[in-house]
Amino acid sequence: MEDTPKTMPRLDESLLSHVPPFSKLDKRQIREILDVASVRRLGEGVAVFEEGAPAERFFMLLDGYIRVMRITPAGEQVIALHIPSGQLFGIAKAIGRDTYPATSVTASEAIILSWPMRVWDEFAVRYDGFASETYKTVGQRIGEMNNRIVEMATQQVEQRVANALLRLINQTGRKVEGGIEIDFPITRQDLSEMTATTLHTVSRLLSAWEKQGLVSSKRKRITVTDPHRLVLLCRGVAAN
Amino acid sequence: MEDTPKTMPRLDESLLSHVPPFSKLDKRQIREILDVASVRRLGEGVAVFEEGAPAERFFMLLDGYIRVMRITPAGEQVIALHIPSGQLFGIAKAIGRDTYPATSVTASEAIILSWPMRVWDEFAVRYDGFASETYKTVGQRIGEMNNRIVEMATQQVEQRVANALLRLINQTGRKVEGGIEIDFPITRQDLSEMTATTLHTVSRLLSAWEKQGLVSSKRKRITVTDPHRLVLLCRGVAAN
DNA sequence: TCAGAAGTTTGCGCCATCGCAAATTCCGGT
DNA sequence: ACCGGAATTTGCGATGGCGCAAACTTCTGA
Repeated sequence: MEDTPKTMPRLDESLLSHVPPFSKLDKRQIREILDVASVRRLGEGVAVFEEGAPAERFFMLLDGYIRVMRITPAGEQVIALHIPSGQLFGIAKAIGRDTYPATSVTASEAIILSWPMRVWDEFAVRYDGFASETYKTVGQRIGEMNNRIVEMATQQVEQRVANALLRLINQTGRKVEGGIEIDFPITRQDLSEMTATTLHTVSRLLSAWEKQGLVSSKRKRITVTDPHRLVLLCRGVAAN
Repeated sequence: MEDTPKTMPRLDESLLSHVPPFSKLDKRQIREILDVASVRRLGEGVAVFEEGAPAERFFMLLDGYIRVMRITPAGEQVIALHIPSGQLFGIAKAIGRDTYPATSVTASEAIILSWPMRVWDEFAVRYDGFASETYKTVGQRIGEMNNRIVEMATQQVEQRVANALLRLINQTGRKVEGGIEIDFPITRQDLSEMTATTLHTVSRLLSAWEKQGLVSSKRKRITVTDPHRLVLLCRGVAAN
C-alpha cells in the first residue's frame, strides 16, 4: 500500500461500476454521482471524521484502508473494525443518526470519495439498489460487531488475537512469497486495541507463533505463513 | 410483570399510536396494519425466533421483555441486549438480511405482534416515517453494541456488572419502595452472560454490594437501592 | 407436606494476563 | 553516518477472576 504511492485517480465511471451500491447503475447515472463527489488523497493516520461530529458527509473508500475506532473517557482506544477499499463508510444516515458514532482514521494511504449527506435521500430514491445495498453493508457490520462481542465474551486472548489476524488477512490480505501479508502497516499496539489486550501480550504471542512458523513479522508488518494452523488456534486447539 | 398475568389485549388503535414507527399514522392506517398482524401471548423463556432461521416475520413487543442472545459452538450463551416493550425486533429486513442474526427469547411473559416479512416493503413505502424510524432503532442498537464492545475491552468485571445493572434499570426499571427493581426475572447466570463473566463472580459482587446497601436481591429479582453510588462504581471509583 | 430441581452463596487454589521496567532493534530525518 | 524517537521484546512479580466443589436456600409440583 504505502509502498506504492497513490496518484490521484481520474474520476472515471469504471471506478464505481463494481461497487455494490452502484453496480446496478448505468454510465450516465454513475457520471451524475461522480459529478457531486469530492476526492481526497490522504496519508496514513489521518482522521476522516470524529465520533460525535455532525454527519455532514458520507464516504467511499477507493483505495487503502480505514480504521474505525472509539476512544474512552480515559483515553484508551478501541478499534472496532477495518474497512477495505470499495466500501461506503460514515453512512450515519443509513442508521438514522445525525452524528458519526465512531472515529475513522486512515490505516494506510487512502483515496476517498465523499458526498454531502443531503444527497443521500436523493441517491436512495433515484438509484435502484443503492439503499438496499447499503443496508446490507450495515447488516454485515452488525454481524461483525456481534461476533466480536461473542468472541470477547467467550474466548481468551490467544484465540482472539488469532481470530483478529485471520480476519485481517481475509479482508485485507495480500499474497506474498511465504504467506499472506496484512496489507497495511499495523503495530502490536493496534492489534492489542482490536483484541482487548496489551501490546506486551500481543508481542509475546507473535514471538511464540513466529518460533512455531505460524507467522513472520517485521516492524509494522505481519505475514501469516500458516493460516491453517492459526485457524486451529482459534478453536482453542493448543499449538504444540 | 409475571406477577400480573397478562390478558390478551384487544387489537385497538391506541396500542400502536405511541410507538415511534407508527406514531405518525392515522387511525385508518393503524387499523390496516393491525389487520395483517398476528398476536401471541408467550410465557417466560419461550423462543420467538432462532439465529440463522429464515426471517419470515418481524415482531413488535407490546408487553414484557425480550432477550436477544447468541450461542457459541461450545454451547455458551452470550446475551446481546434486552428489548423493552414498544419496540420492533427481528427486523432482519432493515439490515438487508434474510436470516435472523441472533436468537430471541422472552425474558418475561410477553405479548407480541408480528407480521409476515413480505409486508415490510409495503409498510416502508406506504407509511410515512416507518422506514426512517426503524433505521433509528437499528442505529440505537448499533450504538449499544459499540458501547458494549468498548466496555468489555476496557473495563473490569465489577464495572461491567455495575453498568449492566444500570442499563437494565434505565431500560426496564420499575420504582418500588426502597429502590428501582429490574422488571423481569433475572438470574446471576443471566447477568454473567451479559457481562462476560461467571455466575460466581456476579454472585460475589451482588453480595458485596448488598452489604454496602447498593442493591438488594432475592432469587431472580434485583433491586438497585442506590443508583448513584453504582454510577461511581462504573467509573472505576472503589466503593466507600 | 415432602422431594427434587433450580438458583445462590462461599471457600480455596490456580493461572492467564496485566503492569511495570529495562534492554534492544529499527527507521526516518538531518 | 549518526541521532533520536518509535516499535518491539522479554523478564518478573502481582492479581483479578476463573474453575471446582460443597453447602445452603428457595421454589415447584406431586
